[in-house]
Amino acid sequence: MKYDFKAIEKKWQDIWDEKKIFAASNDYSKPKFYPLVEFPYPSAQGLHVGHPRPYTAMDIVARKRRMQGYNVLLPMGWDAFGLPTENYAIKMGIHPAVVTRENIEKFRAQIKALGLNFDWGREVDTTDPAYYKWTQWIFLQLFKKGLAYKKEMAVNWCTSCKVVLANEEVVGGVCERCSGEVVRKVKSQWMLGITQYAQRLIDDLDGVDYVERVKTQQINWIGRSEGANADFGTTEGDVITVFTTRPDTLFGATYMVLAPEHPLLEKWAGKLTNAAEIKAYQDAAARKSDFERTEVAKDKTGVCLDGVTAINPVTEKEIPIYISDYVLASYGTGAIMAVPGHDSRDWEFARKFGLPIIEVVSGGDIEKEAFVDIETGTMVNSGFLDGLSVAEAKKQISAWLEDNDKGKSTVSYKLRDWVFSRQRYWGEPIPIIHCEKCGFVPLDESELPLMLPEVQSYQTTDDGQSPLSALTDWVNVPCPVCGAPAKRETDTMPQWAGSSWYFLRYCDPDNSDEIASKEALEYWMPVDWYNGGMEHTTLHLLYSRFWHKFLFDIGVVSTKEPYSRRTSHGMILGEDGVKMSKSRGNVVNPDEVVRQYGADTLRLYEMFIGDFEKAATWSGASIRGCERFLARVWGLADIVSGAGGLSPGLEGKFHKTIKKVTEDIESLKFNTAIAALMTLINDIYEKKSITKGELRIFLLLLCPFTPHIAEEIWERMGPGGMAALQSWPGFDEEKCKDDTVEIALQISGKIRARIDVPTDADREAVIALAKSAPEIAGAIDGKNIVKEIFVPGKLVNIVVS
RNA sequence: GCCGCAGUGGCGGAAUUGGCAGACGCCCAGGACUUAAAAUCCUGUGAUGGCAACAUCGUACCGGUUCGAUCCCGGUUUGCGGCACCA
Repeated sequence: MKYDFKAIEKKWQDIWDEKKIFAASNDYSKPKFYPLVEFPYPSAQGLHVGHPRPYTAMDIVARKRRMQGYNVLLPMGWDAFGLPTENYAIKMGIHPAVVTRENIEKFRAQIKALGLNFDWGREVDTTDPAYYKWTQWIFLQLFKKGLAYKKEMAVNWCTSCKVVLANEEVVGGVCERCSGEVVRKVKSQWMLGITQYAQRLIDDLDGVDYVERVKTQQINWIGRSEGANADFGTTEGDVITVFTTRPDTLFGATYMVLAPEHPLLEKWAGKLTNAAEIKAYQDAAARKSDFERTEVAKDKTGVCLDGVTAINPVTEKEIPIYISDYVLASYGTGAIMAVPGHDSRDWEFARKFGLPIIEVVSGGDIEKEAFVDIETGTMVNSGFLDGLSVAEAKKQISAWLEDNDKGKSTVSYKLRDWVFSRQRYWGEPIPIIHCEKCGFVPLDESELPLMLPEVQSYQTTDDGQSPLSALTDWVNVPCPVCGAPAKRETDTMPQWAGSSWYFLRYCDPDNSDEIASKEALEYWMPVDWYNGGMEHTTLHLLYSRFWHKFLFDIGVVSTKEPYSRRTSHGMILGEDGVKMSKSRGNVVNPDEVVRQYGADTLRLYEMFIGDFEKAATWSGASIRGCERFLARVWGLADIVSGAGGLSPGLEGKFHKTIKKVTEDIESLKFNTAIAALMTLINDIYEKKSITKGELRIFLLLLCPFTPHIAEEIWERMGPGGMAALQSWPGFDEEKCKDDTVEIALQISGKIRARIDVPTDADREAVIALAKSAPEIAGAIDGKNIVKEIFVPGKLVNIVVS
């Protein structure tokens, strides 16, 4: 009988669909398991082979857990607002909603063709008004709690297209589309106060099971640092507050540096005799991104303020003030005290501008480089701090600053508030009305969803406003409070909005009265296992944790954290070893692989390709190994003999394989689980027969990985029911052990021989056996034995001198 | 530049609380089957030397700790992800 994967896969996909085999049950008495994959952005290109990797992985986990008796919710949806669809719409003149609908259809069909067991009854779409009603609702709650506010922020502005650009659309400082000049334009933007949750976002990582690199990256991104604010006087009487992590070096502060955007510069405009030079520098800085500005490799630049100087609060000496683009307005207070002796950026800057470098911590050579060690140095040239350690000096100077009312200890975070406005069409409208008299007025909740209106053009207006601002009928409304003429907010939300809470909606996707019912949230949340790409660690993952914490605070959800466990998959690279992209022409389309080899082979290959957590290179040739394996699986039906259970020759191997597959699935080691199944099938073929009982177990182990072929053979061999709904096979720990084990015999760390010893033999017995082995006996004869090392089941090492 | 991760045969990868490096698969070579080819099956396959048993070397590079290092420490280097309006 030929293995006709096309017919088999179609047959089972139809059965799963029609019978809704994988729909989560609303029986809240059963133990639940809620695994989650990141819902895709439905792009026009369709799926590429990178998508199925995490999907198949969680599908395998879900199928296995279902067989272990859990009520499983494995949902899928669409993160469908966003820039590429909007740009496509502008180019083709098609409504983004139409494009989105088509793309979703395509994605859904492709995903179904892979035999993934998503619960299609719970699909969500962030662009559906029934969904974004609740995205808007959450925004209103944030606004009411003061966590959404407006602030002047810079946006990228293409001077030629006259359009606001995303950072991604700015390539090398020019517009990606027209190569026109890009400048930073200041605009009033909605912001979300994620920084107020900074400490909790760090602290609560202790209570969740995230892979270490994700935790570390989030902690570093939030970037907590302890230090002090210090107030420097100026000859103008104004105070410049700086944040420093090294208040101990205050005596060594020989100049100050302000960010080019610092507000005091405008105030002092009249006093500065080199105003033109300053203006030119500010303009140049405005064209650079923060990323370009902080690159240390480049030469330090800056301008000294002529006409205003600062006063070091502890030495009371006058020191010059510079502006330089290596100081960012967005971090700390936008101003620093420069201590060139003990900060390498300040050191470079001081060298270039011929500024004095004073040593205040001894231990290095400040003629050669800044001395930044905080463990070993001793304070010098620092008045009352002299002779102290850095740590002690920090304490004393902080106390001095507070006592003299010149600053205080403080904590600063690198995390910045979230810029939440987009001057774009294809996003959720922000449900706020601006009234001259009443300020920003939230739309009444009864008016949600605030529908995204139809427009003529999806392009940003000539003055950088959202396309919605052209709709005067829509924009001009009476103020809900005082009735005076007022205007709607015309910016839309970023794509991150809809994806910050979608996992809640899956719990109860059709609810029109709430985000989801209390009972559904109580039962399903938190997500038990969320797998996604490392590239989402610092934005989506952090944003959604922030929203969830906010929803916890206002009593909508009852868990502090949305996800119990977070794992991360590696990317699938093209055959040339680099990221797949249309421009490189190395994209592999899963449809073609499915057509040629079948979904089961694709699934198996994607899981076998390598370490799930690392990037892997696609290989058209290697798929053949998985194809051969499935052909051998299909062939098992031909060598069935005997109905019974495990045969003597294979019993131990079956127990070991069950154990290996059971454990490896939970620890994301799909590749070695498959290798174990391959080893087992090799053993079966060597024996040339398999009992019905053995085949049954083999199929159950295989079922999560390659469900179609497993179901088909299961059905043909006739035990009845579906493989996917059987119980997961168990194993006996005792039967996983062999009677004897091969150990290595070493002399002073060099392997000299290998022998078999009883698995349960003790140290003395094994060492005696080792010494009697001819290679060892000869080597230790007449030598002085210094040490005997025994590692059970591994080796004996006899150290001689 | 900053933060995070990684570097193992011709290739994808396995093995780490420090204990036999290279499981499993691909490619390749030889053999079986076939008129022949494909498919399939069997055998071999890190490098060097040797008829062989075997020996020596070998986990990016340099150094350290240890009876023993792919694993721990210090340094270097290369590649990948992120850097806040791509998703």
